[in-house]
Amino acid sequence: MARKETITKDMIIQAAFALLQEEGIEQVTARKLAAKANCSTQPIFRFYKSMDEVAEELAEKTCEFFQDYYDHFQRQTVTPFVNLGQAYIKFAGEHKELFRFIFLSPERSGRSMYDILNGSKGNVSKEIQSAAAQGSRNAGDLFTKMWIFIHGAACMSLTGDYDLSDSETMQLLRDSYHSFK
Amino acid sequence: MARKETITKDMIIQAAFALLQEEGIEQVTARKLAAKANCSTQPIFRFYKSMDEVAEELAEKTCEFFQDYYDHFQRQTVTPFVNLGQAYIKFAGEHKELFRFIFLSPERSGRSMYDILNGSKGNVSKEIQSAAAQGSRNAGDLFTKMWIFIHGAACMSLTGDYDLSDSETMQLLRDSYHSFK
DNA sequence: TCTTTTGTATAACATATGTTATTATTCTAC
DNA sequence: GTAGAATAATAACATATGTTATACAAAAGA
Repeated sequence: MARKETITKDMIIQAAFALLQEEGIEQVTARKLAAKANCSTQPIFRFYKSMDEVAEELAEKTCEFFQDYYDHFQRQTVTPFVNLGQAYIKFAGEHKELFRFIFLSPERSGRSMYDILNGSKGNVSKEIQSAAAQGSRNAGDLFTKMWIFIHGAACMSLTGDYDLSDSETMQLLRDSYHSFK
Repeated sequence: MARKETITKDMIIQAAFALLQEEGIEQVTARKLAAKANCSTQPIFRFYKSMDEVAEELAEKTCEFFQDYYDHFQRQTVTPFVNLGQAYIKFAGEHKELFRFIFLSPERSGRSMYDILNGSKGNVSKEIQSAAAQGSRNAGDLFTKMWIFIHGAACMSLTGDYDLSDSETMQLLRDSYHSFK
C-alpha cells in the first residue's frame, strides 16, 4: 500500500526537546531540528502545521518535565516551601533554557506561572496547601512571599548572580520561611 | 572639503534605544534601525563595526537609563530597601524590554547584576550600605534576602504574574523587610 | 511486475538578516 | 566651476529561516 514510516512524531519532538535544552527555544529551527532528528524538514511538517506548533508542544512537554522533576525531587526537609524552593532553584540552574522558556517568556500560551507549578497532577499546590493550613496567619500571604523569594533566587541563578550551594540554599529558604511565618 | 554629516551617531543610538524599548534587543536589526533613524544602513556601520557593537552600547545606555530612573525615583519611605524595591519593580513593569535586556540576559558583557545596581555613581549601594549599618544583625545577609525578594517580584511583573498595586507593593516590601531584619 | 499510495529528500521560493561594494550626492578648497 | 573627499543611498552577496513544490523511494495489492 504505502511506504513505511521511518521518522516518527516522537523522534521529532524528542530531538526538538534536546535542542531546546541545549540551545534555547529560538534555536529550535526547522533545519536544525531536522539535522538533530537525522531527517529532512518534511517529516516535521507532516506532524506539525508550523514551527509555532512545535513550540506549543515543547511548552507542553517542558511543563510536564518540570512536574516530573519536582515529583522525583528528593525532599530534604519537612517544610514543603523549602522543598519546593530547593527543587525550583535547582531546576533553574540545571535546565536554564527550559526554565527561561516556561517561567520567563511572555508567550506561555495562556498558562500562568501557578498553572505550571500546579500542573495536571497539582502536586505543588497539594503539598503547599496542607502546609499553609498549619501556618499561623494568612496562608495566601505566606505563599505569595515565599514564592516571590523562590522565584527571585531561581532567576538569579539563571544569570549567574546566585551562587549558593545546596545547603546554603536550604538554610536561606528555612530562614526566610521562618521570617515570613 | 567633504559632504556634511546629516546622520549623527546620536541619532542612531537614540533610534536603537527606542527600538530596544519597543520591541526588545533581538528586534534591533540593521534594517529596522535604519528605518527608525530614517536613513540607510550605511551610517550605522560608519559609527559601529557591527550590530554587536550597537548592542554593546545599548547595554551601556540602558544601565545609565536605569541609574537615572533610580536617582529620580520619588522616595516614599524612610527605608532604602523599600524604596529600591519599589523603583526596581516599577522599572521592570514599565520598561520590560530594558529590564529583560540588562537584568535577565546571560550576555551582559561581564557586568554582574550588582555592578548595574551600583553603577558609576554607586547610588544604590551608598543608600543601602548606610541603611544596613543601622540594621541589627548581618547586613550582607539582609541585603541578599531583600535583593532576592525584590528581584523575584520584578521578574514576575515581567511575565504578568505579579499584579500588586504600588501601595500593595510598598506594604509587601515593608513587611518582608521587617521580617528579615 | 506494475500501479498506487504514502513517506522522505531535494530543491525551490519568499523573506529576513549582517555586511560590503558600488554608485550618487554634496561640500569645500583651489 | 572643478576636483577631491567624505557621506549617504542603492544594490548586492552570503547566510538563515519558514514553508511549499517537486522528485524520488518503498511498500503492498492488483
